Amino acid sequence: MYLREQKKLEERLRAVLRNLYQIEPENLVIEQPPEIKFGEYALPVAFELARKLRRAPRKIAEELVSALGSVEGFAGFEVAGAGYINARLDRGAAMQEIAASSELETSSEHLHSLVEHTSINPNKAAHVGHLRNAILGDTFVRLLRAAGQKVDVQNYIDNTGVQVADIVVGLMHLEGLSLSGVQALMARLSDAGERIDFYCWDLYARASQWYEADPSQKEARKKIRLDTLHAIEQGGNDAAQIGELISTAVLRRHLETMLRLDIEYDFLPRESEILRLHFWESAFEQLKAKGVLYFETDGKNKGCWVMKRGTGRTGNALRDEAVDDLEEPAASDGPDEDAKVIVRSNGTVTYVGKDIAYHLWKFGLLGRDFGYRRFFEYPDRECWISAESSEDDHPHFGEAQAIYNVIDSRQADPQANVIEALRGLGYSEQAAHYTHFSYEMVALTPRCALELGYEVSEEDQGRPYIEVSGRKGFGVKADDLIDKLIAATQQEVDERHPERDAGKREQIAKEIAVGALRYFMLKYTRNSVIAFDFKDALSFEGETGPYIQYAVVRTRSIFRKGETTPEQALADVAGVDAAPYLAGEDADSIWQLWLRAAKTSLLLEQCIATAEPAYLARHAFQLAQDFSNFYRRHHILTEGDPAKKKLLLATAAVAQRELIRSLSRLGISAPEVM
RNA sequence: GCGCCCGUAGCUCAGCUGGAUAGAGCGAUUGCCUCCGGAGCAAUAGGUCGGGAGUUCGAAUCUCUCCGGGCGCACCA
Repeated sequence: MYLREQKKLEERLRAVLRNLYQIEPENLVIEQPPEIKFGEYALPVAFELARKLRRAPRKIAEELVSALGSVEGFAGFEVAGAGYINARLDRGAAMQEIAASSELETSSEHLHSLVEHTSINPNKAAHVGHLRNAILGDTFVRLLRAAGQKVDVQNYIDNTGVQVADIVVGLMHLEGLSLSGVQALMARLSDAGERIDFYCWDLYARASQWYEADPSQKEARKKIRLDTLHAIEQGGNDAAQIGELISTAVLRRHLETMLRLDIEYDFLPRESEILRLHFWESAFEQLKAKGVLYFETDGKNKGCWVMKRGTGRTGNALRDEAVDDLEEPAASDGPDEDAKVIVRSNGTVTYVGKDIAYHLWKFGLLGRDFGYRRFFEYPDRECWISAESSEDDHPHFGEAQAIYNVIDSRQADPQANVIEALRGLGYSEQAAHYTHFSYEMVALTPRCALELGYEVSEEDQGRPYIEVSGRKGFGVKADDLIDKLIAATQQEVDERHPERDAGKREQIAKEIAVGALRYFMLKYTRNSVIAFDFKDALSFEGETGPYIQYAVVRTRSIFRKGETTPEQALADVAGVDAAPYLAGEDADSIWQLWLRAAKTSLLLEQCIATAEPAYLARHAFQLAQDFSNFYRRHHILTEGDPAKKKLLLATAAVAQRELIRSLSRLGISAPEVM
């Protein structure tokens, strides 16, 4: 509603500007006034015109107001301050429209998008940082789907990299296990109900330390590491099989962990298939043919295939389509030492090279495809994994029009390299729809680190936060955090609802725990580092998920006691002349709620345009705040005036509708009771 | 050396394409359950928006510069 009226207002204003001044502004700013008493829209356009027309802004504003005349849906326009034009909606009519229109207003393109998120190395348990990644990614997927896009969700699995190699080294050289020994170990862990990813968490830290532990052995151990890595890449040996066993088991655990937060995937592309299906060879041909790569014959990169780096573009810009190719820097003499190595002098491909091939595949530009095999069952969908050959009835992924890579900000450079390569190949359309959905890391506060029993140096204690490290085994495991949250919510629920059966209480506790965790990860904007602390994460009061869920629970309670339904309440308000109840000081708390509810579509659009889910999280919270405020001031069920009572019930209904809608896009459920 | 991010209330953070008295949560102080669930509501205190300069009718927001903090700039993945 809000968005539609805004567009109507904008069109009308443009017509007026054309008629009056023959002006066609590129973008017309329409703001939301700071206070509700100023109306619903504010237009600072007169200030802009003042300069061009060399006249007082207030005069211009007055002229515009009289030219605007009356617009359907609007109660009127007025000049305020030094030259603002404030627009007021016809509250009664707007209310009716909001009550009646439950569908979504959306103007964004209906693209086929691909979102990659999670992508944890399958060699250890997921930690809080991975949770931020997965929650951001999953939420964004929900936003795109809400806007009508077809979205594939991918979780990239680096199952042949050094991190998996480190675990294999740990198993073979620290634990002295053979392939059968590893199989026995896995069976033992499974029987004991122990989480293999937790086992690997410790082993990975030990292995990482082992490399450095003995200076005299350092070189030899580094060689073991490298040999193991190569063996895994090669395949067809024990190391590779151990790597496959462990990484697959850990991957399964990651999927289980994420499923606890209602996070699902469609496809798990693995590096092993990128290698064995020769994705790189195809990419290499293209890159050479288009001159994106060239063979360096001199300097430090002699014997490598390299790519020149971008000219001033940042991988951080969401869509730098506006950046047209500037002229090439003058070809100076000698080798470009700053070029990015893609193929090493020994003929092997770097990570960026493989990533270029993978991203060509994502856009359907590679000319090769993965094989597909079933891997994991969700209640309502299947998750597929890459394979060298396909099962019957397999789906097909890739060929997306737009892609989003949820990857932390430290990888901005390699991401920019891939975009650069796409552009170099002439795929500028695809490059423009390539978004590095970047976010800052989750670190621990020194206090949190101490609580967990880690040693914290004097220097670190003085810092605002300490980076987690898988190599050191330093961090908060995702499952531990979820367990802790559930324990805390369980206790609350048990106290509040001792009469309910245990299964129901457990269900409610889980929903609240998930709500708390997801909201916690979403309320910070992407480029803010989260300094993690149990105190904040385990909070259920104030700006938290449970606060919002509680608002919904209250609305449910109203309809239960009032023996009606939200749908009925919304239907009943049709035809009621609510205007008298929507004006005046006391009515602002009612109108505020309707207005906010009308803005959900606007927020969705903003979130997608800026790739920032935090805005919707905030919106949901503000909606809950508006409702709590309204709830206190207006006693619905005892209202004596029948017309007003209908309005109040409808207000609760629309609040519930928009709260549930917003929460579901955040991946948070709204329990019946809590 | 080059690039990116951050610096706003005691703490943690919002502040959208420049706009009306700079907001929220937590913490502090103080009120509010004969009334739809207090995981709540209301009020008070608390800010040279890191410093400086510039652009502008107007700057927390844009530009430059300096200070402080973080992260990238491998023939590692």
